[in-house]
Amino acid sequence: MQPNVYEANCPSRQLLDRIGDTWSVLVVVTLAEGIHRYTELAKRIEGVSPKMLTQTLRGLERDGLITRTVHPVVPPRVDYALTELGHSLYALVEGLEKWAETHIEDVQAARAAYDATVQAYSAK
Amino acid sequence: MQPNVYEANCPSRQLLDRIGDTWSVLVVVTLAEGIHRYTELAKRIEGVSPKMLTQTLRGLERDGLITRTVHPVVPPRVDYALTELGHSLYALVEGLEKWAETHIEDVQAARAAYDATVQAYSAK
DNA sequence: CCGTATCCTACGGGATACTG
DNA sequence: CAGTATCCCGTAGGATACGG
Repeated sequence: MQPNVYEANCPSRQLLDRIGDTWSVLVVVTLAEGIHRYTELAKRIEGVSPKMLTQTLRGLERDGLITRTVHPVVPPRVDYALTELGHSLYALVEGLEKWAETHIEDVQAARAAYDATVQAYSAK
Repeated sequence: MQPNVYEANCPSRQLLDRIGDTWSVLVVVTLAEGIHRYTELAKRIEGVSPKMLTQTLRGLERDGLITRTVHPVVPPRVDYALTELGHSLYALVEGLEKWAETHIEDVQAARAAYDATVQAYSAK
């Protein structure tokens, strides 16, 4: 018997929520390259608002996927880094990238075929 | 160099959108068990509205992940099944489930620790 | 520099009623 | 049975201004 993915609070679903969150994934990918400061992340991840960046970072920190280190200096300096758990999650994301690269052409071909068919029907 | 996940239209991002879509994942998981009719899916996937179910099915069909077979009988009968591509995607989802099961305890422990800390601060 | 606080809008998606 | 069509609402999240 499978884990019950039909229930919203099962582990798989919680993971899916994370993976499905674009900003979370982007942060993880960026931090996989190494430690980054808040502003570096903001600059690197184009289009993210301070609100969403903070929210995302807090969520990842809460889940034990990243660490947040405050250096008590002026001006303030805050470093974010992937934990071991975070790295293992990143491995998953790499797996997704691999799949996407391998199969994206099939998907695009399918879309083209599908759209052509639909258009054929609506055109007649 | 990594694929540029920072661009919204890169393959990885398109896959992420699918994986992040709860209904799509549930449909794929359900169809992994075998062919299902529309109503069967609706019943199996609790809480899904006809609108979302149809929308999800169309999207998956367009991407070549499932097939839709209409039997010209009365009353109508429509079968949905996973394609080969769909099965390979399901393999990915199984990988996610595996990760979730393996690491969920770490995540929950991290959350508990984080919440305890936050509460300690706001309580003082 | 590293965030919070506030406002505001678009739109995802639920509920429902209806049709071929 | 297998969907469409319509209405409607909550809320995710963008923009912005400000604070420690």
